[in-house]
This record gives sequence, structure tokens and C-alpha cells, in this order.
Amino acid sequence: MVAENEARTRRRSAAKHKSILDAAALAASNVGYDASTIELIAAQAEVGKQTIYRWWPSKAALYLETYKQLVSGVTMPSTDHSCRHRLQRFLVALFSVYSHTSAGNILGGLIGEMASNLEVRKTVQSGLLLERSSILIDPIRAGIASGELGNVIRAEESADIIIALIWKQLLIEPQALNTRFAKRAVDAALGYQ
Amino acid sequence: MVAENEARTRRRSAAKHKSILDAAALAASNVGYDASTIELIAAQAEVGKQTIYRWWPSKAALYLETYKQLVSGVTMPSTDHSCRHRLQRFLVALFSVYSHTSAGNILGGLIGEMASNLEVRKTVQSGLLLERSSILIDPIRAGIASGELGNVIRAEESADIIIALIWKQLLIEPQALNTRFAKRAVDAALGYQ
Amino acid sequence: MVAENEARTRRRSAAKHKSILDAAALAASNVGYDASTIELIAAQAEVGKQTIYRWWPSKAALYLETYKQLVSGVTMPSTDHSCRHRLQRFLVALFSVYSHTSAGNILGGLIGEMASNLEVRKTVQSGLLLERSSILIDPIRAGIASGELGNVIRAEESADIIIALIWKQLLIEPQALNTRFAKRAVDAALGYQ
Amino acid sequence: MVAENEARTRRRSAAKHKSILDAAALAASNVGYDASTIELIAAQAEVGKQTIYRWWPSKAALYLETYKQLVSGVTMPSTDHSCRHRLQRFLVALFSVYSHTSAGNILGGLIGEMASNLEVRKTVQSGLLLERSSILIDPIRAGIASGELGNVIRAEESADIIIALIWKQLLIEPQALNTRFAKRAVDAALGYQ
DNA sequence: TCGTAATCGAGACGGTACGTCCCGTCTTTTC
DNA sequence: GAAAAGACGGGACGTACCGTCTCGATTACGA
Repeated sequence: MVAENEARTRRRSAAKHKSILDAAALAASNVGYDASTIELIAAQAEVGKQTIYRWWPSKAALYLETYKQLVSGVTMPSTDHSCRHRLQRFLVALFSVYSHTSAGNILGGLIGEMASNLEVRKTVQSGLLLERSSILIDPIRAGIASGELGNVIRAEESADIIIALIWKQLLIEPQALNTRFAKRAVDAALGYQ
Repeated sequence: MVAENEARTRRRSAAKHKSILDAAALAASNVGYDASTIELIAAQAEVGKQTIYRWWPSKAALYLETYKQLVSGVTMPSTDHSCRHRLQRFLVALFSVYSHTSAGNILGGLIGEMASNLEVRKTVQSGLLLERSSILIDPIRAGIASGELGNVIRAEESADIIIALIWKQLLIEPQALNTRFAKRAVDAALGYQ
Repeated sequence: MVAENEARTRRRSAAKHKSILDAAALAASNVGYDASTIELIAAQAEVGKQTIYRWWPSKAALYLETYKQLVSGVTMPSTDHSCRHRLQRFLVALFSVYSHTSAGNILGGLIGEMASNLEVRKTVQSGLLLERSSILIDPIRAGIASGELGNVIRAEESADIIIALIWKQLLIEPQALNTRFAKRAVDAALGYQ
Repeated sequence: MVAENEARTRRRSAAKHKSILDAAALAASNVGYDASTIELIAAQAEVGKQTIYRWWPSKAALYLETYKQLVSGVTMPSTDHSCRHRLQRFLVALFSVYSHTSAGNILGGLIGEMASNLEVRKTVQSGLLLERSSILIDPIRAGIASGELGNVIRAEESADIIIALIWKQLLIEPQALNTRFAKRAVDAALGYQ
């Protein structure tokens, strides 16, 4: 009985949950990360403000989840290609999502909030960075192992450079996150100059 | 440029100007960039709020100037040394200022504001980035010319990497901006892996 | 009218409402109408500034309601007496409230704001003047009907004179609104010279 | 030499003085009494703010003088006519000035300021009211003496009523200060009902 | 089929900072 | 050496959101 109740409640909550994430993404699309107040998102989702606060401690936490959902479809290409090529294609796909959805906007906002909010800093660090950087590290390690990358010794360093370059670009000129930038970033990180 | 400045700063009180910058730096030290409200800075500087708004369009603009003043003493070492060494020593000196003054705190705050504020983005880009990155580019160009840096072709790329790594570190773990990090960043940017 | 009120005051806290009116009256007592800032009243009522702005469009609107509440206990004496006597007693009671509460102070302030603020002008006109003048007109009409007031033809004119004399006195020398003044005003308005 | 200097200063001052009064009247015409800030008047008069503060302690004092200048041309008609007629013609002329210049606007503003400012209250009382009411009292006294006004005993009372009615009308509906109102006010004050 | 308890929308609430306006005084610069 | 131009400290304004807290209407369940 309890389990059944819980299930039903969960199901209902899940629908709300999704509509809130959608509303958050839409709001970021329409008015940008910063102007997307909790109030606006709640209204958009046809939900009470409290319902949002019940599940996420802050706007940043909500948007972290929204961001993850938006980029969840971007995966690293298979090992049939060179490391350099795989990374390039991955970044191109990622940037495509950034510009076609509000994901770029959201990531920029989250990066901005890290500066001021310790909680957000930790959350982004553990909930986003680690996980994303491991996606990059794997192909680089494979490239080192295959001898493709003669100059690279530490895969973490290279992944770090890629992420750092993307973040900086997001802050300075987000619309320039294009194919050309993807290639430059990968080459710079892997020592192809 | 001088004439333009003179026109814009007509009759501005130099003493107030300084006391406001000092108060801003002090406030960032005491309570951090974000909690440093204009009201607090004005009170600290014993100045009316309007006196700040008269000369700076935003908190970010005020802190950009404060930041520049704080790091103005950090200069690139002379050409007696290798490029790698010069960059390392420069960064070590810079990070020392970051941790001993509120400069690191402020730069983090500014980077955070870039995400949300187009005006700040432009200002930081033109008022900080260009000028700082040229400081880095010069020694790298010298290193390329002297044959010290065999692998590096484009100095701008390397300077970009250094700045990107610093920014990312400021956002994630500012207190880790130390000598070790300086060496790693320079080596990563110059292809010494 | 009740339904309309109910719609507009949906979920308004009666306790806050009262505490705000009380705080406004107290503030006017302590520091006068003009120095009673919204901020001060809010602090006095232990209420956020926005809670006041949510329900009243301006300080004048708030004080109009405060005034009405303060004078709501002053009523026209019964018809057992002559018109002249009734009006006199009514004014004496009114002036007593003026001097024992902040009502006089407030009315003076409202009159002052009428000069500068079109909105206030309308509000005072419809919300105060019409309703108060009808209180005066009734006994005068009764006096005309009973033959007591041979010289008076238009009751509105007499009521007008009484109100005008009170307003002018409030502006010039509020502390002189006493029994003697009440008698003079009534006699002047009714043609007993 | 001193005398010559003084004369020159005085002459210069007199010109400024006039230009300030003109600017004040113009500003009241254009934007109303309340929005006529000292800054605006100073700019309009091509004069420093301080120059105004040197001669007048407050905006009200400045406008009191401006008002007097504007209505200085309105005088009581000669004794060839009845008291009632003289007063009526005087008021009609006064109201004409009110509507054709900013005098009405200004008087309304001054009345409004009386409520809040003790200094203004005194100034208007002594500098305006006494002097104006004596203008009204004279013809009423003459009317009483000639037997024209059988019902009127105290001239001051009647003058008071006229002024009170005008003030109230200025606050409530200034544009209704017309010939009809002049007649009604005079008749009400003199007991012609 | 109906009460009744949980849920949730709607939004009121105390609070904080914002950026603006104007006051009346003080300072600099220009004529 | 006077006065314009306007910088200055100060203080209230009305607004925007924050995150918390009621209040009712709706709903979905057990009787």
C-alpha cells in the first residue's frame, strides 16, 4: 500500500519534475540564465514556487540538472577514429547543442555562479566537471596508448586545457564556439601546433 | 585619450577616487566580491552612493579598476632569463598578489559577472584581457625568435591557454593558485609535458 | 462592493493591515506626516516595505485610510437638537480627535499633498470630501426644512464653507481648531453673524 | 568707489534677480510647481544654484516672491461701485491671472508646502495672507459703513471665507476658478444666498 | 458516493540591494 | 574675486527577487 502510494506520488512528481526542467530550459532560451527567476520558471511550468524549492536547493542546482539533461545526448564517437578526430567530433556535437538549445547559455550562467557561491562551486565541480572531464580523458589515454600522441604525457592536463578553453570562450564570446574553435582547442590541448 | 579622460573626469576629486578604490578592495577582502554592495563600499569610503554611480556605471566597472590597480605592480621579469622562467616568475608574482590582496577574489567575481552582463563582458574583454594577454605574448614571441620554444608556433594560442587555465582554477579552487600551478600552466602552454 | 473588496484583498492579512495603519498613525504622532517615510512606517509595523506598497499605491492612500479610521468614531449628534447645535458639537468632537490623535496632522498632510499630486487630489476628493460633506449637509437640510435657518438656501454652500474654513485653519494654525473656532465656523456658514 | 561698485553689483544682481523670478514662473508653467526643482530653475535662469540659495532660503520663499510679482497687477476696483461688485471684479481679475500665468499653480504649491513646512507656513501667513486679506477687508468695511451689507458684522470673517473658499478650490479643482465661482464666493461670504 | 486528508497552486510575507532623484552645502574653474 | 558649473554626503524613493510561510481549492483515497 505504501509502496503503491509512493509510486503514484512519484509518478505525479516525475511529470512535474520534467515540466520544471523544460520550463527552466525554455526560460533560459527566452530571457537568458540570469533573468530566469525561480518565479518565472514556476509560472512557466504552472507550478508553485515551493514545488521547485522542494526538490532543488537553488537555481543553480536546478539548472545543473537541466544542463545535464540537455547535453545527455552528446556522446564520444567510437574508437574507430583517431583520438584527435574523436575529440573534435565530440566538441562539434557539444557546441551544436550549445547553440541550438539553451545549454550554452546555462553553462555560462553556472560558471558565473561558481564565482560567488561556494555551494554551486562544489556542485559543479563534483557533479559536472569530474564526469565531463573523464569523458575527455578516456580517448586521450587511448591515443597515448596507441602512440598517436607522442607529445602528450598526462591525459588530465590535456582534458583540463580543453575545458578551460571552452569555459573562457563561453564567458568571452559564446557564439564563437564553432567547428573552427573545436579544432583549435583539440590541437592546442594535444600539442599539435 | 588624455584629453578625453580629462573631459570625462572633470573636477573629479582624486582623494575620493582613491578612497573608493581602497574601500572596494577592503570590502572584497572582508566580505568577498559578491557581498560587497555599492552601499557598503560607499559607507566604507565615507562617500555618498551617488558619487560611486557618477563615475562608474556598475560594480563590475569599479572593481575592474580596483583590480588593475592591485596588480599594476606585477611586471614581467627582464629578458635576462628564458621565456619559460620569465613566465613562471611572472605568474608566481601575480598569484602572490592574488592571495595577499583581494585581487584574486575580485578577478573571480568579475569573471562571474561576465557570464550575466554583456556590458561587463565587453569591458573585461577590452579593458583587461587584451592588455594582460599582450604582457604574456611578448616573452613568448621572444622565446620563439630565440629558438627556445621549438614546438610553439602561435604565441597567442599559448597565452590563451595560460589565461584560460588561470580563470578555470580561480573558479574551481582559487587557493590552489600557487607556484606549482604556475609551473604546470606555463609548461602546458609551451608544450613542455 | 463587498465582493469587489474581497477580490482585491484576497488573502490579505488583517493583522498586518491593522498594524500598518497603527504604525502610520503612531509615526505621524511622533515625527509628523511629512517625516513619516514608508520605510519608517514599515519598520514600526515590523513589516516589509513591499507589504505596504502591495496594498496602497502611495503614502497618501495609506494615510487617507488611516485618517478615516481615526475619525470613524466621530458622528453627528442626534436630531434632538438644533442644527446649529448639532454642527457645533460635531465639530468640537472632530477637533478633539484632531488634537488627541494624529488625525489633524494627517489631514493637514493630505491637504498638502493634494496640491502636488493629481492622484491624491482625486482620491481625497472622492474618498474623503464627498463623504464628509454629506455628513454636514444632512443636518443643514433638516434645519432648512424646520425653518430654523431662514437665510440659508443651499445646504451644499454652507457645508462647503465649513470645510473650507477648517482646511485653511489646519494649514495656518492647526492648534487653533478649538471650540471657539467650531462655533465661529458654524455661525459663519449658517449666516449667524 | 565703493558706492560705485555697490551700485554696479546691485544692478547686476537685480538683473539676475529678475531672471530667476522669470525662470521660476516659466518652470512652474512648463512642469508645475512641484517638478520645478531649484536645479531646473537655475539652469533655466542661466545661474548657479548657489546664486538662488544666496537670496532665498527655500523654494517656497522664491515662489512666494514670484507669486506676488505675478499678481501685483491685480488691484481692487475703485469705490464707484458696490462692495459686492468690486469684490467680484477683483476676484475675476485674480482668477484670470491664475489661469493665464502660473500664479494659480504656484499658489496651490505654496498652500501645499504650508502643510509640511513651518517656515513656509509663517512666511505665507505674514507675507501673503495678511496683506491679501486686508485688500478684501477694505471694501467690505466700506460696504458695511454704507449700509449695503446689512447682514455682515465682521469684515474679517467675510474675507476669511472668501480666501478659504479659494484655497479649497485651488486644491480640489483649480480650473474651476472662474467668474461663476467668483460670484458664488462673494455672495456666500457676504450673506447673499 | 461521499467525506477527509494530503497535495499543491497561488502568492503574501520580511528582508536586502538596487539604481534614481533631489536636497542643500562645498569646491573647483572660468571669466 | 565673483559666480557658473557641478561634485558631494545624505536620505527616501519605488522596484525586483530572494527564500519562507500561509491559505484554499483540488484531488484521490478509504469508508
